[in-house]
Amino acid sequence: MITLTEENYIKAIYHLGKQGEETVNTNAIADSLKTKASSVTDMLKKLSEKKYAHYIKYQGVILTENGKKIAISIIRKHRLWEVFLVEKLNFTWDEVHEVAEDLEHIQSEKLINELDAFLEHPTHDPHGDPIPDKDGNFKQIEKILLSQAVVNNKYQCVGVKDTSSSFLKYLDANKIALGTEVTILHKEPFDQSIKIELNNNTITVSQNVAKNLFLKTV
Amino acid sequence: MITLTEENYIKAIYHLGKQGEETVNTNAIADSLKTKASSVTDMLKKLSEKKYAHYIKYQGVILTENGKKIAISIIRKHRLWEVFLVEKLNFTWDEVHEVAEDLEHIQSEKLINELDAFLEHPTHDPHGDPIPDKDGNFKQIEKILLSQAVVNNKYQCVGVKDTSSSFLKYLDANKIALGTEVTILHKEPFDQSIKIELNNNTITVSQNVAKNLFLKTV
DNA sequence: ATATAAATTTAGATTAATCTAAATTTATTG
DNA sequence: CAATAAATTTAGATTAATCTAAATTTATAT
Ligand SMILES: [Mn+2]
Ligand SMILES: [Mn+2]
Ligand SMILES: [Mn+2]
Ligand SMILES: [Mn+2]
Repeated sequence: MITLTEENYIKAIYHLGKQGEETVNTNAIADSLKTKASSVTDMLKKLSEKKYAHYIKYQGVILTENGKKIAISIIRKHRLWEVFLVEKLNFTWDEVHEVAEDLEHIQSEKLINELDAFLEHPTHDPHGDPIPDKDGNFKQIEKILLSQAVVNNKYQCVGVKDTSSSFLKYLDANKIALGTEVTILHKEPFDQSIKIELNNNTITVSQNVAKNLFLKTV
Repeated sequence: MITLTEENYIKAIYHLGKQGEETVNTNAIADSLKTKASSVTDMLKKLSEKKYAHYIKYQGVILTENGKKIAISIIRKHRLWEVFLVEKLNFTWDEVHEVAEDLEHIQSEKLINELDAFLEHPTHDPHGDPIPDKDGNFKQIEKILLSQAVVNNKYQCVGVKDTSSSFLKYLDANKIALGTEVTILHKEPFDQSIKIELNNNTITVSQNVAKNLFLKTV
């Protein structure tokens, strides 16, 4: 039996280690889960014991194949619930995260597969992140950060890196949504701010914004 | 902060004590939650401490007004999720209970009220039990057990007392669903079995069945 | 290469929930 | 109404998850 806490650690290790590819440090996990390094050490021993991860003292941790599968299944649930909340229950994209954080731990194969069908097998969640299918398969669409975009080129918004409520509300206020098309007008060398055109309007966004908005070429 | 375990105890006390009206014994709770009496005693002290219940050593426990409110809110969530699973996700009425047992603990006012609206404010769950509204109000429809029905009278099935999978599957197999009309043909004094007519068919059901099927006069 | 800093682990407690076995209280019954 | 039975509580452990403070290991920087 896997506990809710173990699931949260596994998911954190997966995300911090670039989809489970890289080794992750104790402190990184502690920061991410808002817990203490000593608590993390205890849990890493347990995850290792249970064969969810390979852990070497002082060297870091990486998920096993099984651990990766579990992580992907939790992420699938998290993102499907987010779609449900936005599409069916009138949640905004900045409201879904906390609730999905709990819903992702509900254990029922049938529940999640029926939810997937009910939502008509969505491929991306409200933040543009891909949703793994029943077998754990998914592909990242190729995307770049606005900060890496080229002047005069045209792009489409396809995702956010920061999913904090404040950033998402900023985007809402500036009418930047997934699917919105943007043209790069000017990149200011002084402060890395970027002038863009969208919805027949011209706005300037800070470097901070530019580093958290994903685009694809169109 | 209320824990999942506290919520399960509060719900059990509510149900065992006729909607929180009567005092409940330690052993009854232990049986209902499949735990030991000594564990129950510990939790009753805690619930009392937290003002969710009045507990007197050796005398039993009863919910406070606040405890009752919490119980009703959990039951509301449980039943709304059951409706969702059956109406939207193709669950059968014998499959919903365990999942709802977990979903009922998800904490989000918005989630449950939007779910309620999405389901168009259902008044009863798949087993015929009433769903409390946002303010905790609900009314039991007047219903009797099939075992108390009168020969020659006509009734409509409106609920089940036993919600076990085996009983619900028995009802399915015999085409007895909520809404089905039944006429009482004969009550056998020897074994309390009852001959009934439904769907233009005549069947005989055992006392055990008769004591777990709710009817209303039509 | 040695000292200092940073990261990590260990030691020892704490809290929630559970259990078994023993002690106590309440109920039943001859 | 005593004595036996049943119900309940207490005592003492255990497991999961967490914490603080101390010890240890690894990294960095003269
Ligand atoms: Mn979570
Ligand atoms: Mn998301
Ligand atoms: Mn429950
Ligand atoms: Mn029900």
